[in-house]
Amino acid sequence: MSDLLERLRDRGWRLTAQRRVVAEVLDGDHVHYTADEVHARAAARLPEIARATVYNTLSELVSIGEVIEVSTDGRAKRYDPNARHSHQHLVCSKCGTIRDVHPSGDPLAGLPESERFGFTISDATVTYRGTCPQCAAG
Amino acid sequence: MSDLLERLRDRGWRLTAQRRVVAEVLDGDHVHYTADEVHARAAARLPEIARATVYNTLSELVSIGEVIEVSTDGRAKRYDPNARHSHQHLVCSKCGTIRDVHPSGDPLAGLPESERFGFTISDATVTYRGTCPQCAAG
DNA sequence: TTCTTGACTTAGACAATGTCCAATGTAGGA
DNA sequence: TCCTACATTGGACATTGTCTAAGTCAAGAA
Ligand SMILES: [Mn+2]
Ligand SMILES: [Mn+2]
Ligand SMILES: [Zn+2]
Ligand SMILES: [Zn+2]
Repeated sequence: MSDLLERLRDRGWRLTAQRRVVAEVLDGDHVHYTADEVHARAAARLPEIARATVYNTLSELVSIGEVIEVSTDGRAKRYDPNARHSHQHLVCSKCGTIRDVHPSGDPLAGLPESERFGFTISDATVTYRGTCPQCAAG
Repeated sequence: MSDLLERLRDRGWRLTAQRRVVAEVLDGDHVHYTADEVHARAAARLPEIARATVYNTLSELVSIGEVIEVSTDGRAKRYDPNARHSHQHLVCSKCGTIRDVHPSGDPLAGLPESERFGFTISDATVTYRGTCPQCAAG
């Protein structure tokens, strides 16, 4: 993710060791870690990193649009580095696995004007729930 | 909500004063209170009701399908007595107001087989976000 | 009506997640 | 190399939710 580090430098961010390891943890497809999971993985590389620093960095990444927050249940928020391509989520009800999915069509299209209550709607998030192949097999 | 109390009695529930006031609080349209909001409103009628009792009663109502849990943000879960008619939610990004909405079409239809990763999908929840008329005017 | 009993409620400790702050450290420019 | 504004740290605190031991009571039995 030197791409990400490059963009952060362009924004005037100081490139500290802590921000580097958080950026490294948030790399890959279908990555949706909780803040504590990010902290644990970051601490494996930089043991003294503080929880508050991870929370700070994640909030900053979210506020500049490099990472999105995902709330699939009522538990901890998850942090998703796949912010460039709009997508939705498919969640296994049993094991909690989360996959990125790309539905066809405009999700706002299904909501008739009579059901908008005068709101100006900006977006729709869809969460699909089901059972993953592993859980179905077990 | 004597309908609800009747159904609870049929299930063998003991009809305590605490369960009655929780059922009374959970009455109406577009009702989506947090557990603490339910507790505050219940305590206005029955001051000694405990937080744990409200949590217990809400969990039981959810488990028997009389109430739905709604997580629109990463904060507290909300409890929705409109469990008989399937619906989705429209949330104001500024003030948090939540309205029930009824989109047309099957929300699962938009997800192609190639995007299902072998999951057996059981349902989809959609959260529309925007600005409500009051917040737009203010 | 009164009694009995197992289900229900209570208060508070504890857990999980997240926010905030004062003290300390340091990245990057001068 | 030195400065200093920005970043990090550790821990206190807040919010939301869970759990348990002890006390209470709804509803059927007698
Ligand atoms: Mn994702
Ligand atoms: Mn609703
Ligand atoms: Zn699974
Ligand atoms: Zn509003």
